[in-house]
Amino acid sequence: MPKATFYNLPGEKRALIEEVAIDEFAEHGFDGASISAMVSRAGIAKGSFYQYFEDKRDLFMHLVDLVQQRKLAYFQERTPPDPNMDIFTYLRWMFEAGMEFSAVQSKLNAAVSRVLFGEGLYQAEVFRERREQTSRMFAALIEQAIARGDIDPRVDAVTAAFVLETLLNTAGVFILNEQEVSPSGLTAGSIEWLRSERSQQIMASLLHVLEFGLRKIDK
Amino acid sequence: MPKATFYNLPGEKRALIEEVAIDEFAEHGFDGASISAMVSRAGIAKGSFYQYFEDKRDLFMHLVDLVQQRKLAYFQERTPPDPNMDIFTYLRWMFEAGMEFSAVQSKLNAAVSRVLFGEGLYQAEVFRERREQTSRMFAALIEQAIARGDIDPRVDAVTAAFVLETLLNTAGVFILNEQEVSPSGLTAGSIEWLRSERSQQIMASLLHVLEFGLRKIDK
Amino acid sequence: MPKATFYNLPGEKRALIEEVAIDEFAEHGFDGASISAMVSRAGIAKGSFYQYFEDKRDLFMHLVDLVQQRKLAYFQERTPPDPNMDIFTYLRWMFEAGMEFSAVQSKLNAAVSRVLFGEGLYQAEVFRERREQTSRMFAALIEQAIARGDIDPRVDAVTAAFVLETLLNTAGVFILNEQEVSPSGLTAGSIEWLRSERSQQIMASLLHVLEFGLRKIDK
Amino acid sequence: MPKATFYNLPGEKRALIEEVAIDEFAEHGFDGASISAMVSRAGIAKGSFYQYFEDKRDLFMHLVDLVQQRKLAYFQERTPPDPNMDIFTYLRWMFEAGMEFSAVQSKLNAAVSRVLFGEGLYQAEVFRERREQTSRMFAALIEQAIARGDIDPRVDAVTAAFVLETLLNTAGVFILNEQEVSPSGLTAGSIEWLRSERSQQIMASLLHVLEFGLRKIDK
DNA sequence: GATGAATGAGTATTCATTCAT
DNA sequence: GATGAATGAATACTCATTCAT
Repeated sequence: MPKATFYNLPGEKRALIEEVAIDEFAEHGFDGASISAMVSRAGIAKGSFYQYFEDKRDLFMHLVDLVQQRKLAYFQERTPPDPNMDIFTYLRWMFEAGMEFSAVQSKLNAAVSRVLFGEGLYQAEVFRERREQTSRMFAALIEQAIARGDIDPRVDAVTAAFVLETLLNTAGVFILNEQEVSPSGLTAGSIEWLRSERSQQIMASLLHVLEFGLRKIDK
Repeated sequence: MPKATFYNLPGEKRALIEEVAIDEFAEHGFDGASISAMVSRAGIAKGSFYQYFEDKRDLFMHLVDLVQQRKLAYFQERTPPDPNMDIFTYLRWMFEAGMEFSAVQSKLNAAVSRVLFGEGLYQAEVFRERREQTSRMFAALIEQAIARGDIDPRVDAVTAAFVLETLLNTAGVFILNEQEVSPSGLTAGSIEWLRSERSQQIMASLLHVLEFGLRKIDK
Repeated sequence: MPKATFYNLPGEKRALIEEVAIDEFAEHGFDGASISAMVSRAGIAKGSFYQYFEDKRDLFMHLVDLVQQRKLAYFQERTPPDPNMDIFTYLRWMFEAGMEFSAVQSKLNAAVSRVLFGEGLYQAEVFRERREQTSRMFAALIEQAIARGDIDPRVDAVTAAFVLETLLNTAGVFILNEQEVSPSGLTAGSIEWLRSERSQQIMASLLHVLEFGLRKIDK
Repeated sequence: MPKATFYNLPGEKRALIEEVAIDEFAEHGFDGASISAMVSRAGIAKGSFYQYFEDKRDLFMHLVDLVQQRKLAYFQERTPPDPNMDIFTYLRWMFEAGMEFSAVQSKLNAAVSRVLFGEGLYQAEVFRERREQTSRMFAALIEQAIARGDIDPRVDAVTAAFVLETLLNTAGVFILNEQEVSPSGLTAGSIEWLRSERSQQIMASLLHVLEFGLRKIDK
């Protein structure tokens, strides 16, 4: 967790440091990210960095918090779904919001995901707890839907939660990658693409599979 | 591609070097992996490393090849499925083989996946093609199953292929992680765990979701 | 150009670093010069080197500047020649000052010349301009002397400038080498030797050849 | 001196090795030249190199011998000057031959000069003897010319020899550099340039200065 | 609280040379 | 006589972190 000095900084400066860190981690991963590069790009002294953060990991963990906060804020500022709605309607709402967040905050998302999945998935340690927290949240969602009669009671809640989490986490990159990429990358126009017909078709298909599976049902 | 020198090495030495490299990449990722650490653990001279490999990337690419070869071998040595079988029976066979491979070769798997998925740096360049090749393979599988009448023709083939690939890739780690881990990691006894009741339940649930979805169907 | 950090160093430390660098480049040339050797001899940390200089080339360029500054200072602190003097008197003054500079700053001179002349690698790029600047200066001197009637108008100014520059550049080493060298090199007593009769004779002969050529003129 | 094994090599292979070495030393100097690069370009085994030569220096010294031999051969295959000719006529002949040699064998010349002047002039050691040998040859030439009454007896023979040697050695590069260089360097067309009017004018001016000096003589 | 110089272990890679085959 | 694998010290340069000002 960043030190008090960091939070005492003028908001503008704090934002600049965060932005620079996002770029660096997104581009070079955790090990590859250079503190020297960050301080020089942010225009702060090398020593100041250690007055704001314990070390590199501390800064990174702050980005993890950031992504969580912003994602939450993003979800909350959308018209909240009817609490009595069907779980699949809720999932659609969630997928859509998640995709948009991935598109809008793609750098921050990349910075965190890249490390959490790449360097964390197998190595667990610190990030394990945070991941398990998310998993439990999904499991609770599933169990609730089973109780409500939306979801087939024969499916294992933990497994279903895993499927949900995994697809939600990767779908953003998948959909974005389906876009015809310009050589400069896909930063621009992602939101437009997300609202395109093909994009909507993918999302619908994804949710359909989740709801009804792949099996063709004979009438 | 490793140099001829490497292939001329006595099998034992070659295996040692590979093993050491697998450990190093699995633990530290691509950027974090240290050649110095590897040569010292393998007991070879620093200079010798460069007699065997062009550079770090060359060694890593060799591991990518290794995982591919071994996975293929692993699949081929199992009793091949009946070519006329239902796609879902085939998928079960595939998931089981994939899980076992992940369990048996967990370090190698981790070493490669973590870089390929996490440190996307190379993904764009060299690895992209390899990934797209796999994706096309899955898409073809789906289309075939649609043609046979196994899969609902309304699902988008590309999207379904993505779901398949993603779950196949991550399920191994998921199942392994569900095991109560010893502090030393999950290297030992993974196969036994995989054959445990809980493990089989997870796999069955996963395939059930894939086949019928989450939705409870009222009779 | 060295970084500000270098110029902020206490003069003593700065001088030590320069001295060590001069020795290293003089002895091993540009490619052969070892940064490790320099920092260890100067008693500074390897990392500090890069706090002072951009890289090896940056340090070397600083030595080039040094030689230029010191040579200029050396010339300026001598009683300046009468501006109306004959070009040949002026040349004698210049040769003498040049020889003395070579003797006093022989190591620095060697360090820079050896790279500039020998390892033409950089000559083409950065150093070329510096050299051409000197050549133009000599050509202007010649043209002026032609205009004044001192120099035979039939001689090509560019060619004459080349002869002047070349001899001025090499005469120092030549004269110093004519001294009976002690095994330890010629650092000590060079100035005394320069004032010796033999040394003066060589210099006089050199200037005579420049002025009247080798040809014996029959009366 | 190369070992017997080198001289036992088929002439073609020997020539290839020499050619590759010339390129390497010309391009990278002595310290910068890489034996690995040379053997790989020449297509011989690393070990074979050490069966042909003692070490890097040994190979380089062979190039020094080569340049000497070829220069000698070059001079000898030209119509030899009348033994009774005036020294200045002789010098013209010598300059012309020297320039042509520099142009034709520019790579070999560069390879050797670069090291001998750059790394050798100040460091002396091995090359010293070879240089002194040349100097003595020039001194003898001068003394002979003084005896014949061609050269002014007041000039110091050693000094005059130095002037001669220096100008002869550097004039080649000077003249070649006066050519408008193409970006690819001046390898092509050097001989044509050498026969151009401007080139001849430079050479004539150089010899004029050597013979009559710079001083304008009033009639 | 801010600074930025100092540090030395760390990096990937290349080197000339040896020597067993 | 030819080979090319083995070696380990060498290279220039970067790193995260400390600490005196």
